[in-house]
Amino acid sequence: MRGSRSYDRSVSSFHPDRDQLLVEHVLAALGNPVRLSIVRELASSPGERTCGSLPLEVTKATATHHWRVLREAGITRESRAGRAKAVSLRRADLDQRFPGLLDAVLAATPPAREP
Amino acid sequence: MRGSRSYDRSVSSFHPDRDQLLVEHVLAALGNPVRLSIVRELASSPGERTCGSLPLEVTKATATHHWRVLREAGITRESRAGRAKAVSLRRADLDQRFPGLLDAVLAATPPAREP
DNA sequence: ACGAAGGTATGATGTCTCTCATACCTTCGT
DNA sequence: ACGAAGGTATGAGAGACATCATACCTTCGT
Repeated sequence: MRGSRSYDRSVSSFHPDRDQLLVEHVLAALGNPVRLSIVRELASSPGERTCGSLPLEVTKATATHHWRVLREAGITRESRAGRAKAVSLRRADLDQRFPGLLDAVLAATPPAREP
Repeated sequence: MRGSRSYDRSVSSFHPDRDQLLVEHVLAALGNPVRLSIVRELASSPGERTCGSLPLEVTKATATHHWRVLREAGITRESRAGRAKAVSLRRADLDQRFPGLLDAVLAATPPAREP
């Protein structure tokens, strides 16, 4: 009857295993301003976020592309929540696999303005 | 006579100031296997290295391209040493600007092989 | 002054990335 | 069953990137 499992009916989208993450892929995925801003946003509030709640300056289709890159690099996890998609940072996996990396990236400040 | 200054006659190649480094550029530059291997190699031995002493599986022209990307992202510093080029990691600059980032990247291990 | 060593510049080529518009699919509410 | 909301798929275009071959430039040694 299809109401027995109310949630997360396996989106059939690929998520790499924690132990298979490649630092090159993670770095390349983070090395893009749009994706970095998504990651910062996810990090700023705990738990899941629906994709629609993330401020984005690109179209829906482009956003889908960036979410995919983050997911396939192992940086985010996606699941379905009703008709929305929920995204969350794979913080524990990243911290275990690449200790300090995410924290260092999140701590990075913009360049100093010269007076 | 041209022998008065024996060294480093300013290669006229651009090096960004420490305070102007952008984490996006650094991450993107590190997010490439060839460049990451260069950085690992530089980190493994202190001080400068001549470019020729770095093991590379690409042609000279391609190597020049990668050195440039690393330099322009602020990851390496280049100077001339005779007819060779010396490259070094800007470790102090990176550590000050993005504390922990380089260490985390260098500490990253390859993915586990599943048995 | 010559030649070799070590890099750089240029241009070509193929691939990947980012972006969008459009059309579609799913799920929820009614 | 319908329509709206929220994403995805596909295809196209512009630009960036990685790679190479070739030709060139500098510096050192002789």
